[in-house]
Amino acid sequence: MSKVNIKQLAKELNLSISTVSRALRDSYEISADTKKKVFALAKQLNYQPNPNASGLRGQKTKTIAVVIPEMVNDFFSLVIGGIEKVAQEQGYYLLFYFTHGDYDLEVSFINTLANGRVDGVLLSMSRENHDNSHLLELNKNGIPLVLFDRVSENLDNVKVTSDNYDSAITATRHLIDAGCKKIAYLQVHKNISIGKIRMNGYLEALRPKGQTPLMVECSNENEETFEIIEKMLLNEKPDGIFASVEKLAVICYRVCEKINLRIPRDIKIISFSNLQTASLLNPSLTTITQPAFDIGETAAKELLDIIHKKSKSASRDKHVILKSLFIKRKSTSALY
Amino acid sequence: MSKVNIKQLAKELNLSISTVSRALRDSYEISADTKKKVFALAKQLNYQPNPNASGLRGQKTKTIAVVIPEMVNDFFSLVIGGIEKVAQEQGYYLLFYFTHGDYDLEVSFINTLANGRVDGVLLSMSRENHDNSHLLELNKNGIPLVLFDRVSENLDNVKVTSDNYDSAITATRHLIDAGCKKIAYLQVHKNISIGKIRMNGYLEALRPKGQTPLMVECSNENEETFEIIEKMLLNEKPDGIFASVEKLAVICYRVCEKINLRIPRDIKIISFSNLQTASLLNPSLTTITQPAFDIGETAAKELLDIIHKKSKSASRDKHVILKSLFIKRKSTSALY
DNA sequence: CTGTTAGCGCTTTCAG
DNA sequence: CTGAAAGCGCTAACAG
Repeated sequence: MSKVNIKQLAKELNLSISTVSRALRDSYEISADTKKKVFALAKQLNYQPNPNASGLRGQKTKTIAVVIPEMVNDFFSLVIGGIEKVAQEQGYYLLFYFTHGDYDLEVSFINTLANGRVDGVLLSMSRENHDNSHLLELNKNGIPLVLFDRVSENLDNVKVTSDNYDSAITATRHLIDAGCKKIAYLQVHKNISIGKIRMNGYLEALRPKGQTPLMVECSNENEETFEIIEKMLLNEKPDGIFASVEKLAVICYRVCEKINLRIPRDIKIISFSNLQTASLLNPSLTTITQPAFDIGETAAKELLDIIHKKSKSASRDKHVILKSLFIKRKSTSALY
Repeated sequence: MSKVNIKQLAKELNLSISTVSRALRDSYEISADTKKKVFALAKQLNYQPNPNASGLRGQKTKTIAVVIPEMVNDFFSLVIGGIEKVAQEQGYYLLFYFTHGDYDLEVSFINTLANGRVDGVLLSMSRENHDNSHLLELNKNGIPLVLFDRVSENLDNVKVTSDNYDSAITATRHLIDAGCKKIAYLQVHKNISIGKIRMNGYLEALRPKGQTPLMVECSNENEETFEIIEKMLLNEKPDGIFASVEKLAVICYRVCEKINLRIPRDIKIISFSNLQTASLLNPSLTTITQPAFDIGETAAKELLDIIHKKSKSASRDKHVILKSLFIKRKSTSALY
């Protein structure tokens, strides 16, 4: 147990504690000579300031909380990559909280954060447009909050998302332009707002063409979803599929395989996707890919801007929308 | 700015600070009545103890550091899932550090942790069997450390890995038993110990059969790897492939597609794999899957055991080896 | 340029 | 059963 603190440095150097403290912070009122000596000893003894002490004293922890539904998820791991890049650059630590989509857990995490554990919070909501009082409380406590991906428009905070509505329109039009006359929309979680926004894009693109929408509500269980899709394909015989999440596209692909529908000849599929899992499949699959890394990077930058008071109160309520990528694959081999 | 602290609670209740503190910690020397009043007000005002203050005072932060090479990686996200489960259960916070495989960054992170920021550290090394003095320093400072996945045998710490050697033997024997006469081993990073251990398993399985090993060193660049494998398949004409990481199997599969090798008829492929990305591919692909979640869970439990002093010094140097799963897929449709 | 001192919020002796 | 007071390590007035 050899933790070294300022006091020991001071004693060893015959200086006062405050002089050492100032020297370490490179204060202008300390002589170059003293600084050099202090730095040398600090390095030699591997002095590390106690973060609890400075946090307690200065109300700054150089830590931000990242609250997300889950980790085992391509989208969120990419987002974290972006967050981490910014954090690293600016010397911030990252404290992670996983809500598993549990609203109560989110509330309890956020409450926990109300008292100086972190300098700011990045949050992807577990449940949108529900009771947001825990977040209002956070705002009241002066802890900056930036929302990303799963956001609520009711909150006066910075929000970062991708262009779900526009890209759903693009995706649907792509199928229409490719000659599809009957396009099915595969969805899960129809109650989360991203799902709704994407669905609205799909509906909007369909309307002027006079096509009747074909909404397919899938399940969380792969087997069940497999059956739902199989039944739908056999009964409705759509010639286009728009999958709102990648997993549905993958399952749909398997169903096509089973009932001998050739992609893209008999049926065309387009899908939202994060990593290119779906693109590993055999037929060419066109995907709408969210700029996950960018979302993380942007959200983190916005948060740190607020923390550093670079942005005035005026810009605390804004919605940054990042463009998705439309990736059309001719052949999967093109991957390499 | 309405952060509420013990002092305010005390004033409001006409009690002393210490009484409130004790009540909150449910001390036996406080009357039930007082406790009730304190709890009620604390809840009403959403009192959250300041973690810096208690950390500073009690030398306990209820936080553990997780230091890993990267996040955008199926294996590590699964590991984190396991870590998080245990942390959640025991009320611990998780501070994440990503080294990107950069040894110097690892050193600087670890040094940073030497001073009371966390109660313990979980680490997957960025570089094994190199200079471990930063880790020894951590041990000296009394901060518990548990290594997982990428570990160094030279350190007297708890280590958690999967059975890379044994499962590489199993995998290779599987190909041999399936009639393969010439088995190629695809690898990257031949200098990291896991790669070496797996390779040794491959060599060991081959030896008694008198087969000559065929080592193929791949690249970090997919395109380059594609060409290396293509050339190798054409020149050497192996009838079995053992891919030491999943990505190589996927690329190999693409090469086979290009040069019209049918799997598993013309050539059999087995691969280490974490998520079942490879299994989304068309032919049946047999995989060796690491128990990633278990690794995280086990490592976290071991760490918390040490933190809670449940385990005596005797057990501080042990190596827990978890069994991998051998998954033989007949058909990918079996997924659903 | 350097030292003295107060205090961040909490826990924990020690004293009633 | 409750209160007073010290101190965890650090920073920032204030004072020279």
